[in-house]
Amino acid sequence: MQATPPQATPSPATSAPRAWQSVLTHIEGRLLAGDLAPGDRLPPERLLATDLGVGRSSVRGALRVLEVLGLIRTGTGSGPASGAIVIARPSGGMATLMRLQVAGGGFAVADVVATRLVLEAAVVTELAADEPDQAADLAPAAELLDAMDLDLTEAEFLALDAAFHLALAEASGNSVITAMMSGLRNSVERYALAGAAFLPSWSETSTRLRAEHRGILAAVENRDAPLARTLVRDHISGYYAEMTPPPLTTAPTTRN
Amino acid sequence: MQATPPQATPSPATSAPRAWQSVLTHIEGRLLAGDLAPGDRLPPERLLATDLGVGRSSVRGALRVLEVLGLIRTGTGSGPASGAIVIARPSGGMATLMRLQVAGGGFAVADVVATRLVLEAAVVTELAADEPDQAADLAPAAELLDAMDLDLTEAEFLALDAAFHLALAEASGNSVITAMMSGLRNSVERYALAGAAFLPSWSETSTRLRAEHRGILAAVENRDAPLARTLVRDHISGYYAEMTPPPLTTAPTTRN
DNA sequence: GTCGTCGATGTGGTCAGACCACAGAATACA
DNA sequence: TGTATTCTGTGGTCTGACCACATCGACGAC
Repeated sequence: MQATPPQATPSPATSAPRAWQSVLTHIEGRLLAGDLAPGDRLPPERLLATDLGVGRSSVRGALRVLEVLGLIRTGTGSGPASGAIVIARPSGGMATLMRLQVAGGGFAVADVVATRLVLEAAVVTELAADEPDQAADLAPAAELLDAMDLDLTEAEFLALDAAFHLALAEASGNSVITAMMSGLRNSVERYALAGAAFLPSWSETSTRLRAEHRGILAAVENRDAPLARTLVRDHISGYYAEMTPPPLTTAPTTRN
Repeated sequence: MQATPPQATPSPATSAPRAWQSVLTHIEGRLLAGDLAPGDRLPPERLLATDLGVGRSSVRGALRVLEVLGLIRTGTGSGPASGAIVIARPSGGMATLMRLQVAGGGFAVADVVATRLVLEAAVVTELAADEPDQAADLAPAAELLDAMDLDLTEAEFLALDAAFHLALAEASGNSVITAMMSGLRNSVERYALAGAAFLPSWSETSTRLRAEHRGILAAVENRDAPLARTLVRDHISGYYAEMTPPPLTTAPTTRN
């Protein structure tokens, strides 16, 4: 039915006129044009395939990419939850990207930690700089701190720890930084967890972390940006410095 | 051959035991174990499919994801450049993710610019803090500035502009920040280009930008971190402020 | 009339097989 | 010896067929 030799894809711009990329371009164009927005449903795969003149497998390839990148969510069956639905949730995609890049050596763990430091400092600076009358909502973060006071396993504690930092990022209102923080934290989660086993005393460390969290939140609430920055830096770099000995095997070989 | 009813995938950990995800997990495991490193070639798709007990289409799905995320590069034909080769280049994946998230409304353009500001400031701070005797290599960035002195179209100028900022990030040595900067810049490139057409005077603006670049580089070379930070902030926010009127239609609807 | 059951329908998920294009290697031939 | 041809192995794509699943609607029991 469709182009066997001529390959009618109208976008051989760069170098690889692959079928699934043309589907991706098409959907991106519809997003850009506002024709597709979060909450909308994409056409069924089979319809999209015939409409665009490609095979269903190519459409599926594009949808899979969109799914991994957090752009859509797919569901089987029928009804409102079925089909491919635009969601535009970057966190998952960012986490996958970073996790795999760390696994593949594209990102050194030390760089991930350093970047987290930069972003985290920016977040608390931003939060502390807010006008008090229109302050960001720090309640979710505070609630997480309360939850961390309970008796928890290391994994549970670290999960809440991550959620706390993420809550701060969310409160700052920058979706890009929030997604990045989520991905960064996620990508080194296994290292944080593996390193926890090598700490001299988990109870001491967790007590210290709890206090540091309280301190950071208090500094933000008191609009003391420099203090908040300092505390955040010490908090993060301190934890990773304490547990670095065992893992952290970086492999910055960037051959082709 | 493989499991029709029992679905022998050994990793139904979370919620979605999809075939291509199991392939992805398998490859991620091999990366983590050091069994696969940049430069290595993955097994052929057909072999991988039979080995893992899934269809070739599922293998292809995983490989496509890895390709989009910048983990592998695929090539047809035979010879050393064929097959799927691990490369671990995060820039492309980051750019795709951010571009699509901006298109889908997951990222507001303003947040992208704000994040770029944060990272760019961190980069120059880091560069300025280096010990003079082991200073980062700023030569590539300087060369780009020389190239920008020529008579260029707006698109050419902006491309070199992006390359200059990227060169700074690379000089800082943080691969994560470099990839993020690349992606951020890339995702708003169309806005930067579209906005350039609305500037009162391109020649004036480009002259100013050139001077600002020189200033930033000089501040870094003089180890004046505060100055470099200030200049970078003014440089970026100034440009976007000057051209914001027309585009920048954010759509922060985060339903579903 | 109401409610439960059970098929019809439409969706994504997967598999299998068949081609094609491509690039290098092996072979045949001049 | 050198060139042309064929072979082989790779990813890229299409097609068709299933399956699992979730909803909807018709039908019959009560």
